[in-house]
Amino acid sequence: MSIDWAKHSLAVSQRYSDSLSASRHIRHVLLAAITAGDIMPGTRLKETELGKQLGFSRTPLREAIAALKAEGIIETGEGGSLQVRVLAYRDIHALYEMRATLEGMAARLAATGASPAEKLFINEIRINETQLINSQASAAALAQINSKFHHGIYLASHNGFLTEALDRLSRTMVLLGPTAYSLPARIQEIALEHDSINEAIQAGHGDDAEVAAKRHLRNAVKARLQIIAGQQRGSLD
Amino acid sequence: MSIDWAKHSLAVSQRYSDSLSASRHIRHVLLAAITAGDIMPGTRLKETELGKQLGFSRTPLREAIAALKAEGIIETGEGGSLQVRVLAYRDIHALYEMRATLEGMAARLAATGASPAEKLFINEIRINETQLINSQASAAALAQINSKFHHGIYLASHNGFLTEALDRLSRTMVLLGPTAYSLPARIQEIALEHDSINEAIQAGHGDDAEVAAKRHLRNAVKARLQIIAGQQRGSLD
DNA sequence: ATGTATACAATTGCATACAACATAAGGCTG
DNA sequence: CAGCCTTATGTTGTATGCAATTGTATACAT
Repeated sequence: MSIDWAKHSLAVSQRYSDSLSASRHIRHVLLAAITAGDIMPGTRLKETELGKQLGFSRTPLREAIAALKAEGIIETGEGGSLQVRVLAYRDIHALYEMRATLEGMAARLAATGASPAEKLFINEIRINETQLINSQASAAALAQINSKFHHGIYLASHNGFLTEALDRLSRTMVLLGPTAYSLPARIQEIALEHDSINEAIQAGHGDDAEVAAKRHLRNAVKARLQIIAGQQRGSLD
Repeated sequence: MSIDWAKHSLAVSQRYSDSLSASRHIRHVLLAAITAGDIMPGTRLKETELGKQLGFSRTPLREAIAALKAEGIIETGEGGSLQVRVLAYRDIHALYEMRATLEGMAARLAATGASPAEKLFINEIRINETQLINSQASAAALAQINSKFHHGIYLASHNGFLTEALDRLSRTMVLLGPTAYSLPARIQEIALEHDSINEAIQAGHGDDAEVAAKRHLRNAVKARLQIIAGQQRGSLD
């Protein structure tokens, strides 16, 4: 059975007003498909087949894949075959450990160096998130506003390399599957933790912001382990 | 006038025993040329010309460039033209700020989690460095052993994402030009700072290792600013 | 029946050819 | 003479075709 590429392709076209080159377009489509869970880690990707399905030749497709390989989203398996990267169990810890440090750094920098406008922007996203939670929004909608909240902090850090590194980690995280918003109990906790971070940033307390962000990520990895435990099935299927 | 590609190409071939695909080979050659200063930031790269000089067709060349673009080493300028990335002044601060955090994290993790063999390995590199300094080795040789010392710590952190992020930052740093080893006065300081880091790691003191690593990078950015100030010429040439 | 060798199919890697676009120069017109 | 339009040239983007390597299946020998 095949994947609905048209859906992702259309979304990307609209998002960027058709202004992307084929290779960049394909890169976003592949990322969207992986994020949506249409392509699971470990899936083998065949260039000829993918090119035919996406409606492009192999050349731009291979360039998109080269970029995704450089990012660690796609890897070359046995005999040079292509597959979506499979994260090992210890990779999960390493990933969250890394994010905890970087999110802590971003929160600290945002608290100490964000402009008034940036602080207002972050606070507004936070208010928006509360409204969405209270209105029982979907997990996808909550994940999106969550992403906005964090990204707002990245930008307020005024460090382009930090922002890029965190964005890259976020893209790698989609390899882990469903977000923590599939756990109802976790949603309220997230709201409280975001509040702590936001308040420290608004108050300009760098230390507090860093600590709050690190605590947020410690709890996040705990939730992630819970999700993984829930997904555990026998090793035979 | 043209660049001596053969030198870099040969070095890469020997380093990897000719076992790389053309695109990976080209990627390493380009990085080597940038590191050596043969290609300066802002230089425009023309695919046809480069391909002819390197002896490969444009297809693998473009794949290598796609990977380097994803890493932020090459950027697309006006009208889709390619050029080596030019770092702005504030990028330098952001880069070192980022490295300070990550090196601190790596040193802490190495201190608390490195295996006995890894600690011995790091210590051995440190001894080697001292010998090189005492024998008045070249700046290139010192830069190389310095790179080994830091990389050894990255590996001892047992966090693949951290290692990769730091390697990536190191590759970006080559865009800044000559290393701090061109400053004779800095060499002794570096040795002392490395000693502090190494001792904290050997003793298993995570806090001390992190502090020492961060201090090392604060001093490194200071030295870097000194180099930049030395390179300052009138804006007219 | 199992292990191995060989042949075939499939897939990736590379090169060449073509199309679209941007740039710059030269001529034409006001 | 100046400004704009046209055209020519060069560069990037995409498609197709070929070569080489790898995986697999089948047949044969032990």
